[in-house]
Amino acid sequence: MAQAAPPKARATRPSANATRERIVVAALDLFSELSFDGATTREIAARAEVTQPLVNYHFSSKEELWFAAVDRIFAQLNDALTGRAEGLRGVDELTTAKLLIREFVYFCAAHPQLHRIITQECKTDGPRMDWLVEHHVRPVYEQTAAMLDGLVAAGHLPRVPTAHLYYILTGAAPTMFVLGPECRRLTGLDPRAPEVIEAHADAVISLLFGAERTEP
Amino acid sequence: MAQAAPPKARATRPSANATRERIVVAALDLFSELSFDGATTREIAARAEVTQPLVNYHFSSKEELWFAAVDRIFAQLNDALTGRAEGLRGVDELTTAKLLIREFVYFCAAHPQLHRIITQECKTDGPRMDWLVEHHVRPVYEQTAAMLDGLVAAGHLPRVPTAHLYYILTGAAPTMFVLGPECRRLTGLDPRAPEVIEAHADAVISLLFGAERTEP
DNA sequence: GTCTATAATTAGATAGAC
DNA sequence: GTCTATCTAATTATAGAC
Repeated sequence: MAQAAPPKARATRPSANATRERIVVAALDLFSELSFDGATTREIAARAEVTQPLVNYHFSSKEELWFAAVDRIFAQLNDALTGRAEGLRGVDELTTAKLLIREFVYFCAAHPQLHRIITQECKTDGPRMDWLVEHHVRPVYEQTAAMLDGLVAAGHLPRVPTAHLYYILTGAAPTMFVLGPECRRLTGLDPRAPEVIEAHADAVISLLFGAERTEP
Repeated sequence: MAQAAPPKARATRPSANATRERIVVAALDLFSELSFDGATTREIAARAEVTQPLVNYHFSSKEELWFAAVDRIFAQLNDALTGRAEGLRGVDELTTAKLLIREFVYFCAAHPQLHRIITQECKTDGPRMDWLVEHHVRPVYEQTAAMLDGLVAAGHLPRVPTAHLYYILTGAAPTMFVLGPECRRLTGLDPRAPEVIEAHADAVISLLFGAERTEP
């Protein structure tokens, strides 16, 4: 294996990294809204305020750009969850779980792209799905499943198989935000409002871990 | 308003209705997999085993075909739920709710197109979204919200605002099936298998209405 | 009703100037 | 690095034969 070359002074223009970053951000929005095939590199370029061939300069193909966009959203998810978990060392299992689930609801509200892009790829179930699961979803699943198993064993959650708990949480947390336009028309609530996000986190936690119910 | 013309004997060929139906079925699958823009009339035609211009003969535009496909999936949903409800006259409120939610989980498993097509349209939030909500989603929402309100008032569900309960149910029920390809890779469970569907209905009902939890 | 042929548009990617 | 110009392929919809 050749040694890595020492970093050259000014190998790239100072604008290059910023441009690349703007393209990835635009791509994440458009891929999640329109799916891989539906998003066009022209529109991604326009949103990043560059010309379309520049996308092909920075990313060898549309697919490479998609990989970069997915890497970015999962890096953000992991930052949010591990950042929260590190602030909770020594806190008991149930409280930790509730706060992590709350953090997950906040993340789903702020970044509906995450759930959208997974849904997009599941529809067609091609080779991008293999990459997505093995590179990004499986680590999240294994950590979450371990947490859920502990909660069931401790009696904090009903005796429901882990996979079902995972998909109930994965559905219950983001759906209000993913279906935001429907929610606004149907209920009058705006799922972008902080108090609605807070109320949704409360709701998910109440249903999972139980809350007082009125007597009939 | 002119009177409707009496139905003519053999105004259309006997094959026409069957062809139209095959096109709508193919369109529903492809629109839900690929979204409105992503699905091509050529592919819809190929799946229905007709040529592409015949799609434009039966439906004046791609959008008319989309309306017909959405009408079809909501008609199936309403058939399934009202059919189940009619078999439950006189049954108590809690049992009725559990059986209707079970029926909804079965429907989500058999027809992941429903949740997919709503998700598709929410992403772009255009005029098709207006039509979808006002023609089809609102009636379902109002009936469901009334049921959920009754369950909260009777103490069968925690005191959580209706809109949040609706989106928790709307997320928890179909997500395992909508993310089927991910679920198979991640958990080894096939969400098309009847016993997995049954277990998911059990899981959703346990979490909503409570079930025994082990003591720590 | 259903077909073949085609018009008009738009996509991703490449060539080459600066 | 970033641009303009362009190639090839694929899209919806229409024209017109049968």
